[in-house]
Amino acid sequence: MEEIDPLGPTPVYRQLARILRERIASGDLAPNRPIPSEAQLRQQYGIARGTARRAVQVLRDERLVVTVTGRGTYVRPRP
Amino acid sequence: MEEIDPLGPTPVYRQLARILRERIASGDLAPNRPIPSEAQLRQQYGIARGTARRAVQVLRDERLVVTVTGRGTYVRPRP
DNA sequence: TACCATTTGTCCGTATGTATG
DNA sequence: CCATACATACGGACAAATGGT
Repeated sequence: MEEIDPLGPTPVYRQLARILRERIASGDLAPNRPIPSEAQLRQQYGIARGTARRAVQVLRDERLVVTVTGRGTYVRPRP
Repeated sequence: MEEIDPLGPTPVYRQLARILRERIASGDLAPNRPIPSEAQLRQQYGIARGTARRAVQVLRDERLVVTVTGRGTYVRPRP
């Protein structure tokens, strides 16, 4: 799994956003399927939940995912 | 029918409580008559049952309705 | 009596939303 | 950025109560 460098010049949340973006582009995270929950991202990448949220927020702003309260965040199908 | 905005700053259960309060005030929901069941509220407003329950709880706290287990929740007559 | 459908009561697990150090 | 806490919301499961068959 792609690693995150907490030191490097790029903010962690941006690194995670890029990783998730690539996982979506590659089909690893498929349309209409949920991406890992914030808790899972936290565990899998060794980051704080707030940082995971921020990364997901980036993808929301890019319209790559849609979030449903109480359910999760899903990969948006291509129109 | 009045809509609920799952986003917006006001919690869904409060929005539903306000809607039901207005339906009672307008007479749409009449004294000694049942309000929609939790299952009906769930369907009609597209929310979870727990959220519907919470809205009804608000009205109970305001003494606007009375709930009978196994029967339903009824609009309280004005004293 | 024994079911049965409906409704409310309760509990659990999971996830997101927000706020504070 | 991290850590914590609490609120809000969804979904499922089962129990208790009610009224009818």
